[in-house]
Amino acid sequence: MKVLVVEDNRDIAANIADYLEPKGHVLDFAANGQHGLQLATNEHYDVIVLDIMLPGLDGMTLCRRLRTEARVATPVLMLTARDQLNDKLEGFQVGADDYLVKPFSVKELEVRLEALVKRSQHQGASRLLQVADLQYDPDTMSASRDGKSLELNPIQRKLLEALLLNTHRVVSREELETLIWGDELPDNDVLRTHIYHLRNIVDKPFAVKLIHTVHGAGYRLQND
Amino acid sequence: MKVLVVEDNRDIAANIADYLEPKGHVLDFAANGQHGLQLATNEHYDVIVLDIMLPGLDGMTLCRRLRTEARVATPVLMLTARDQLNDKLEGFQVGADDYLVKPFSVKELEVRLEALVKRSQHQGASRLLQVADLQYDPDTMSASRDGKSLELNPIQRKLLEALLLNTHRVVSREELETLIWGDELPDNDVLRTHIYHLRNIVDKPFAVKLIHTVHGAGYRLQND
DNA sequence: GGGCTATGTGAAAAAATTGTCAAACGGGGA
DNA sequence: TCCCCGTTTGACAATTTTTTCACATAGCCC
Repeated sequence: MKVLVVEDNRDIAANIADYLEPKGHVLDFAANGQHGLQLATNEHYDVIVLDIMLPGLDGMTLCRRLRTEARVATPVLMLTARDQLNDKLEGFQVGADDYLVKPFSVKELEVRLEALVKRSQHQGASRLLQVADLQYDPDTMSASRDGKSLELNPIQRKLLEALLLNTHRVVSREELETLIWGDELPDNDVLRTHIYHLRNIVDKPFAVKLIHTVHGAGYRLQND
Repeated sequence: MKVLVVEDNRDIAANIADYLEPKGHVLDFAANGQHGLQLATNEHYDVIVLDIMLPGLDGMTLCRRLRTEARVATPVLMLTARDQLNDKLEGFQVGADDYLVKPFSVKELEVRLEALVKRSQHQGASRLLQVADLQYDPDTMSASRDGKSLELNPIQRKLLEALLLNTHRVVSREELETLIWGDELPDNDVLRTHIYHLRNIVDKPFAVKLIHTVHGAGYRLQND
């Protein structure tokens, strides 16, 4: 994870560096707003840690200019002192994505940074999907039914995800095939085999079947 | 968006409020499970944020009672500490719709809440075709009459859809035939048989006939 | 009503689709 | 390298859909 830290307090900056760098993260530092803005616009970072109180250009303004002028969408986590709590409100209107009140634990900082990065990379990824007692979490790629976790391989996960995203709707074979193989569709009908395997995992061990085939059309996930 | 936050930790609650309220969302708070359950059942919310660890009535139980006893379907997002990850699975069996591990970024919370609300509102937003007590949903390709679902094969579905799209109007045989077979019309009059089968499913088991023959012209769907 | 054509009925054959499964393939990791 | 795992192949079975065809019935025109 590549992080830009804009912080004038050397102790805090060192603190962050000592904790994050050994973990394999790459950090750049700026001790004032001007430098921060310059780095943020010219380099690429996964996430930016931004103190509100800065000499010269303050964090709030920096963030606003980053978003409106430089059009940089890198997630920003703001650091704010407890007595600047009102600033928080303004911070979010300005385009910050999260904030932390000083003093904070570096451990918590790391967790939040990772959450921000994951989310920005994962842009538009869906949240937890479920139908009846069947559920699939695209983030952890783990599926379960009736509390028992299901072991799925990549294709099965894609299938299940597609079906869950279209719960109750009929998903055609073509849709499923392009989803899995893109443009180069397999000449023979492999999909059938995969649906078969998926059913063995998702439906067979349970009383109620959720994957229904709509003859001549495709498949549908439904709980009747 | 109207949100109920059930959370006993004042800091976290304040965090959420500070971020969401300026954005125009309306929040209610409950600091314990009892209060939360009471609000959730008596008021209307778009979504509920529910901590798992709560004094008195815990989040898991609250959620279960909400779903099973109060029959409230409002989407629920659960907050769980990292060391309670196992609880997640249990949480979903209990009827939660998403979860977030603490500490989390408020921005991410907002994104997820909006996704949940959108999803729950989107429910049943399909364009349903219907005449009298007969209805057909092109998305799920499922038909029903008088609440009883009808089993249709591809051709029957196409026929019914065409008739429903032209309710009260007469649809000629040619129209129906090109709809099903395209340009290569069958030499013999198969359509008759298909209409016959369709009637057996759609009309025969019911008192009122909806599919009418217009001699020399075609067929018409009507409720007289 | 009589003759004619259009439409309804239904079983049975034909065709298409889908389910099932064992075995072969192949790429990445131990 | 070899093995493991996910994936694909291909054959066959089971199921469902579609068509064929023969006959019955109903409506229209004279």
